Amino acid sequence: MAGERASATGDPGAAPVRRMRRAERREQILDAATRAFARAGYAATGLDDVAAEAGITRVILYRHFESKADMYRAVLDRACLRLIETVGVDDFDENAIPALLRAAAADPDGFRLLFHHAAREPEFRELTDSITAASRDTARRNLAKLIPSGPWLDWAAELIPTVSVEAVIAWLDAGTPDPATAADRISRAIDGVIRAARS
Amino acid sequence: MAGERASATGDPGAAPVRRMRRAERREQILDAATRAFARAGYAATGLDDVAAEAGITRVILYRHFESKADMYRAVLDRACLRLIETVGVDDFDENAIPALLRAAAADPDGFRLLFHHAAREPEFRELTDSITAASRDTARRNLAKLIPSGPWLDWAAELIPTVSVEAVIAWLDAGTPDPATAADRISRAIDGVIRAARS
DNA sequence: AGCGTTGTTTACATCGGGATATACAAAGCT
DNA sequence: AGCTTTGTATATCCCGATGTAAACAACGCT
Repeated sequence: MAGERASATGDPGAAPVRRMRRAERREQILDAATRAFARAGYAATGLDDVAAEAGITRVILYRHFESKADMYRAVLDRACLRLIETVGVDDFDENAIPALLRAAAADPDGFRLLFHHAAREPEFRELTDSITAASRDTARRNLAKLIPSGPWLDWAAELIPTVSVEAVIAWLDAGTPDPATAADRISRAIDGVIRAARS
Repeated sequence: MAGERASATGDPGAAPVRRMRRAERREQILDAATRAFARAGYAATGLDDVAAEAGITRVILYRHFESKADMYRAVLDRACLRLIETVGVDDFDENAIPALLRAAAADPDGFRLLFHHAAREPEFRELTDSITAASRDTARRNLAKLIPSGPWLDWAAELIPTVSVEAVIAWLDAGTPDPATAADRISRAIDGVIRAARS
């Protein structure tokens, strides 16, 4: 199946077979791996799945990555990097949500992978912890003006980043309709949660 | 570690070692398995983890369950059952949230397992699909009066059950403070999301 | 007291997937 | 043309986890 693209049979009249340079192939593998891992997470995804998704053999993967874990880290690192360079770490202002939407639209599989899988994989949580901890702390800092410290502040500080992310994912699931409208609605939804959080 | 409770050495002065009857042990295994699986999901949790959590040997597990998958299904089935018999399937009224809180407090690990792991495991999604689909449809039915059908209705119908669940889990994380207050806040948070969903 | 149940320990069979090595074929630059 | 790069195919090692088997020990009901 993977072999029929660049077959070793040398059948004439085949497609040009444009091969990739190393860096290019690496990126393509990372794309494919992101898609593959986004379906079922690290443990439940085999290297064969990744190879098939990339349209190459499993052996090639090892010419670019030391191991499965190494590859997964590379996938996660790239997804984190992309996210952070689109959305600042400490943003809680009015353009945070539009930025989040842009990031999710630019790399939907990476977005889902980070928040729906990596965040629940103890072995790799360190990679997403920086993001989640930062957003939780930012939320807490802003909420501290409105809510007395205690369990309900904890609750709100934990819930609001989660709701933001889930709202964005629901937006992806709904087919990414008009981003401006989405940003408006999500912002107001979060306002609603904040208002509810003040007793 | 497991052996020192009911040691085969027969050392005198040991604890009474109260053995369990079959059904009782099965429930205890299910409890332990729920805790173990709730940490990292199906694939990343070994039978040794489950056995250690239950304080028994791995061999005993096979006297109660055919296989790992069989055991996991039993765990998920029980968690689903408990959830459904505490929270009706089609509830969207004012006592739905209190019921959800009661269910989560009664079986926090099962609750987390269902919504944070099982829901993302393709092989077992069928078991949670009935719940998620039902709650999404219920939400959609109620929202249809307020929102014209289209992507934004889809968005809201998907988001609201998610927010409800995540709000409950955040409440668990915050140490389950006053359930009545929690119910009130969560209800108002959801109202906020609904209000935001009507353009 | 005796027998079935519950449990332990040890050893082993099995299997899938990760990881490695080698040989070979075609692409494509120089 | 020739060498390097990129890719395929195949074979194999290795390890951890699932799953099985057998012998033995103690609880607890009758």
